[in-house]
Amino acid sequence: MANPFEKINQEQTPAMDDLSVLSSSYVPENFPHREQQIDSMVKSLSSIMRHGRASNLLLYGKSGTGKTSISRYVTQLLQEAGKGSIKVVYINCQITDSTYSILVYLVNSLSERDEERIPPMGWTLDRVYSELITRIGQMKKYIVVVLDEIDKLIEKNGGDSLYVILKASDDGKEANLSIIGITNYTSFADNLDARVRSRLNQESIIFQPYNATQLRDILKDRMGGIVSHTVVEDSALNLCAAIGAREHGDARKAIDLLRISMEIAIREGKSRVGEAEVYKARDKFETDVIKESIMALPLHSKIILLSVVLSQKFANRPAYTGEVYENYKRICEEISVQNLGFRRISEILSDLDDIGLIVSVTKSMGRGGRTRFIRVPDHIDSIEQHILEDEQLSTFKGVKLTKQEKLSGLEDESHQDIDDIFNSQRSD
DNA sequence: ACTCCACAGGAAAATTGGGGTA
DNA sequence: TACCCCAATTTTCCTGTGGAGT
Repeated sequence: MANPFEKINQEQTPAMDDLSVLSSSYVPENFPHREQQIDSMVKSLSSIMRHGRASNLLLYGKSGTGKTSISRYVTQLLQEAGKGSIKVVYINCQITDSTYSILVYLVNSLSERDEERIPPMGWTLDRVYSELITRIGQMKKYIVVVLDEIDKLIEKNGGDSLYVILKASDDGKEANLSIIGITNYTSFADNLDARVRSRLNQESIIFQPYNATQLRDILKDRMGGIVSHTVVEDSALNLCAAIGAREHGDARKAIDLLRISMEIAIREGKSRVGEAEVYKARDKFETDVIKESIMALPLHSKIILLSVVLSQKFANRPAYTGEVYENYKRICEEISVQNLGFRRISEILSDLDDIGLIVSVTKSMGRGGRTRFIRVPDHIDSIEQHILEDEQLSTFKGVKLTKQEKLSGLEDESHQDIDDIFNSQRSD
């Protein structure tokens, strides 16, 4: 029996396409329209090579403006030039987002051997901290810590983490550590504690959004590295650039679109990528983003989202918190899961709103009370599908739903004005 | 002006669970 | 094994609030 994977492999071989240059993890060699930023970074970091201490750097710019790629690129060059005397530690603060986890991560990055690694939990913060100081002292290298999405740290615990890390850079015996912070928000430094700000914000570099022309240059540059039999029409390339430019000058989006368009063309056996493929790619992109964010959700968030979907469908209007909670409890009962309290549900609904999976508006109906009206903006059915793909929800067959028939002050038919509120919200 | 609904959201207590230590 | 420490997650308790009804 032929291996079905082999078959797929053979089917694709004639194309001989290698699109890895367009993948999100690829760090290119050329950064069109970013010469100035690279130059500033190199200048700032070059004092390390003269055995001095580099100033801490802050990189500002919207997503997809090259901050992460360029800092990876520059620090890699630095590491090579340092010939083993420089250690670069890259931390994504969205994932590693507490003082504790960052310190543990740092300590483990400075471990040469596995047995030196410390457990991700259990130690006291003090113990991890002094361990870090010891390691910094022992390490005869200059350490550069890149904190990507550094704003997430402030969001969570108001800058304490940053203070601790900065303190570690001073407490380390030779103080041979500097920090590169990366953030999406220009106002990031304003919210900082003064003692943290002065030390962190020693030098800042701004990454302006790319415009459509610049994005086109970037795409062309990347295309140069592609071995492909697929021809990308200029109009398609321009469209990718234009969509990226509309999204606050997002190069990542433009590149992703180009890659997906090419993948679509290849799969459909076409030799040219035109505007139609780009539009298809944009749709796929959107649904993929939704799917991924749903799959990453914890169980109870999924159940709540399911409850929102079902409540909304059942009542044929946006659902409100009380209803969602009632139906959520029923779903939990159905699948034999202990339900969470009301307060927590309220919080999870806010989270879902932040992610963008639901849209909610708080509205007061006078005596009818004040509540959030919640709606799943798009693709309701596919969202429901994705939720039900969860293993723990596989036993879910459906439940008897409830809806509040008459919310005092709100007739069932008068949800028209609520729709209006949603519509005006979305145009913000 | 005052009431009162049905929540929102802050603060603090309680629970959970990994990991260390005696 | 029993027990302590700690961080993270949830619950409990609470005060606050927009605006229709009175």
